[in-house]
Amino acid sequence: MTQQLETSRRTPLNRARVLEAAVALADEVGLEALSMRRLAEALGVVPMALYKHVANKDELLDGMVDVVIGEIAPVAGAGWKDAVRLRVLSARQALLRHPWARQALETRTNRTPAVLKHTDEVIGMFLAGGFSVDLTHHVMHALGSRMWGFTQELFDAAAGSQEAVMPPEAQAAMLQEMARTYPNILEVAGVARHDDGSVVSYGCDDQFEFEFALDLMLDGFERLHGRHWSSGRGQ
Amino acid sequence: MTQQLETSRRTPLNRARVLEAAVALADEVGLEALSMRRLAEALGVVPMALYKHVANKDELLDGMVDVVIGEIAPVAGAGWKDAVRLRVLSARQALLRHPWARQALETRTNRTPAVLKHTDEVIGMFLAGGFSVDLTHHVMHALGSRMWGFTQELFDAAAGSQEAVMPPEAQAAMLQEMARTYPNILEVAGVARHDDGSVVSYGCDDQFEFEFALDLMLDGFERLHGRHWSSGRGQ
DNA sequence: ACGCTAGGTGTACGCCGTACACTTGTCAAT
DNA sequence: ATTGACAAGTGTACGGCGTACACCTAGCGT
Repeated sequence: MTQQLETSRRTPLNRARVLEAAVALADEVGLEALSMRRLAEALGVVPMALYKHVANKDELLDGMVDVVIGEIAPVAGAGWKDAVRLRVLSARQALLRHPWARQALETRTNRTPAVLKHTDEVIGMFLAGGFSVDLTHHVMHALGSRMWGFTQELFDAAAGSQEAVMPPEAQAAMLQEMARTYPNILEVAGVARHDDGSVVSYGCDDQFEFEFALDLMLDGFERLHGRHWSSGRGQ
Repeated sequence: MTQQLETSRRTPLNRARVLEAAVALADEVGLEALSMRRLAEALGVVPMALYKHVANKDELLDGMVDVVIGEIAPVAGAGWKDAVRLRVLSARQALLRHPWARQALETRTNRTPAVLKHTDEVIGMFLAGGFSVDLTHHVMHALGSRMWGFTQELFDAAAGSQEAVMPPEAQAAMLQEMARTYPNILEVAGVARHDDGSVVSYGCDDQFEFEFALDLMLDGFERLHGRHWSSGRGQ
């Protein structure tokens, strides 16, 4: 009976369960708030117990990234363009489910099997489409992080995010100030000002923007491929 | 005399000096190794003294990013394409001088005046070139982090980095293993295998790759602009 | 019956950011 | 010349972090 309790209380914990719990915790509290101690607590275990299953925190993060990458759907039977497009958009879906994964991928320099596999498959799509090795090389560089379904949105620019922390009249004043200092940003950000000075909108469809950029690149690739572009640097 | 010593020993330290020292220290030891304590030590001061000049570490990082952005050269008088190109490549030079800045920029979500100014100027170049507000909006999204002169190189893929840690025969064996598992990566990465199995090359000109991608996008933008592309979503 | 081993524990160390209360050096107003 | 406000720098302390290291213990193959 005591035995029973103990066995039930401690389904012995393995690497997969640790990673799964880590992913869930990061989904919940974000990446900065994810600590070995907190993860251990969530698993009902003492911090050092985790180290029997992952070498250290870095390796934990690698494992978590691998879990997310594992969620990317495979793509079968399509021209290179559709294949890449679908694969990348699927990667995007996976990363959107785990907002912390983007940052983890950015920071991480380790090439885990899952990372290599995805890369290899995307490369394979271009090669199968008849791209030269040379062009494929540059194309992959150009894709960069977009291969993972994200681009950093450093251009989140507009007023849209420090909303609600200040009274509306202060907001309006700040907007006027910004309009004077950074006129172009405000114009392009899609901020609409009503006659009364209030701010509306700032509508920005991230998915649209992502596909816009992705298709721009794919079209560019297609054009270069069609004209048998070469970097003229051997290979 | 004592006074003299003291005044000379403590040129009183101000925000600019703190940021400057922080940038220098990060250049030297990297971003993860940059701590308030270590920075204070480098300045010959007790850690808490820094807090009279920066609010906290986050604000310090923002300030450091601003210093780097301040190094981006202004661009005057050129068509939009050349102007953007020059500005972005100048940003790239600034970021290359401070390798930590890329990560700092990626992580940071705060929009400091320097960040906004750069963004505003790049936008201004497109608008001055006759781009519609609509197209400019999407174009900026597409540029993304490339506006800052970098793209993450998640595709550093090949064997080229864990060199030298293992004996050459182990290296060759690993390469063979990789060639079997990830054939496409190896082919495209520019790894050349000699008959004796030794690995050479892996030549990759980052600057070339960056300009390849940048020009691909600029050409794409130009084409869309030329045909009066519109997203068909108002604005 | 016994010892090996994998999994979990407990303690401890050195680092981190920073809150808070303090001294001290400078200078303007009295 | 005295004072007192203020900015700059100090010292101590707290809670959190990753993780090294020694230890325990349950279950298993022999």
